[in-house]
Amino acid sequence: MPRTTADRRAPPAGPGRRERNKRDKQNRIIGAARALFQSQGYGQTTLGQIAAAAGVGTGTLFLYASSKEDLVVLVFLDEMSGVVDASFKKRARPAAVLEQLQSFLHGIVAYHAKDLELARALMKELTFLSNPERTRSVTRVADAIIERIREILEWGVAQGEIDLSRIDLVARIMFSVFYQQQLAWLSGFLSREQLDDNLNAMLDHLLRG
Amino acid sequence: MPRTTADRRAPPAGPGRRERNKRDKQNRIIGAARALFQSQGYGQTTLGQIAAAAGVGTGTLFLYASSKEDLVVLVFLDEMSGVVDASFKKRARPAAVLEQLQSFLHGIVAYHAKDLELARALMKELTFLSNPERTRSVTRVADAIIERIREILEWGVAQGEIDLSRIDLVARIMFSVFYQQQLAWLSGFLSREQLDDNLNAMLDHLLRG
DNA sequence: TGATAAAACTGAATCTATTCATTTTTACCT
DNA sequence: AGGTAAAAATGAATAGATTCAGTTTTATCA
Repeated sequence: MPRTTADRRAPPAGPGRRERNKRDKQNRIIGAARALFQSQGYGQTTLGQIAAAAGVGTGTLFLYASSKEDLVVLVFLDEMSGVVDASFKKRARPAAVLEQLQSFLHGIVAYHAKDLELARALMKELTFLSNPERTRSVTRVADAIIERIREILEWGVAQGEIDLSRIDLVARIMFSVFYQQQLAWLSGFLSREQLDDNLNAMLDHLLRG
Repeated sequence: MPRTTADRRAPPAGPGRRERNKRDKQNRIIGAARALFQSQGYGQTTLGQIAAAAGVGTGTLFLYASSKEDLVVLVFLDEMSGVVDASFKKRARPAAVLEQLQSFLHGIVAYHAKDLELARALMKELTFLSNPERTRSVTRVADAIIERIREILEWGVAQGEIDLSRIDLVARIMFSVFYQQQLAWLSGFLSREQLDDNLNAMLDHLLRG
């Protein structure tokens, strides 16, 4: 059915064709990359495969991510945010502050444990960002974790369970400890059990103020 | 002067020709890599250049390091140990425990600050080791830092300046904090000033037990 | 001393991420 | 509608790390 003059509508208020195409393409790229990373492993997946699966040229990938590593962040950072939220909601409750913290953080660790190679690649790039444009997004996730820790601590103080004066500072220290211990685990310096033990001991000490 | 039968000595007790050659070659490789990394930058230096400068084939490099990243560790890990020792010796003294800790850790930061690109490459590979054979060496450096922190803390306790029950645990927490904050700085999430401020506040809090 | 096997070495070939000159698509204007 | 310039997309070309089949060196032993 050919379009006639009568078909003309008001200029579409929404995103134009160009922007829509870009989003579609980005979604295809992210979807293809996620599927391949998860089914074949990060290292085994080539950009050529991702481009083919997404139906774009290889060069096109670089319009959306600055490198293969950056692509991992593009693909999984949103998911990370979801994991943080979910793990916070699902944390052990009612329970002592220490148990809540452990439960929350272990939820994050459990997510990474499902695919260690991918977790390594993701954390590696999160830690050593190659694309400065991603800084804000990464900071947001880190801040979200710190904020969740802070909420748990405040709850403990309100319950009279613990007595901390500088909650913000303690929350940031706890995040540092969590982050570094998680890296040590992902890099093979610690077993999962050692990670749990260390975190347990360190958080417990920090709670005693 | 041609070698005669009379020249024959007892079988050399020391390393044989094979081992000596290997060491020579490794020294040449390490020297060439260090020189090029420092003069041109890590990213600009190719393995071809290193091999040429060391007078070996490119394939030979992979008999000594498992990758370009691993080569950085091979080249600079020894130096790191020296830096830790030197920084410990040169630390502010006599001074309060907090100042000694700051002085010690800032010495390490100052070393990295001399060449940020190299520091990034080194810390990236230390954190996400690709060559498992290097695990022991890396652990040794980390343990050395923790041990130095512990010594300073013990000195403080002996002086009656601080009152910490679990010194080992606190030392490990401090290392975690230091490590993570240093990564955040190297990755551009923190300025040098923020790094200093954060470390100062966190260490101070940890000292108050 | 010569023969033999193991170890070390080599650099050309391979494999992929990344770049870039060219082409295609889109938005905008008359 | 047609013309134009900017934006997006493309994939062949490039570059550089890594591999590997073949060569050289070293140690060992008859």
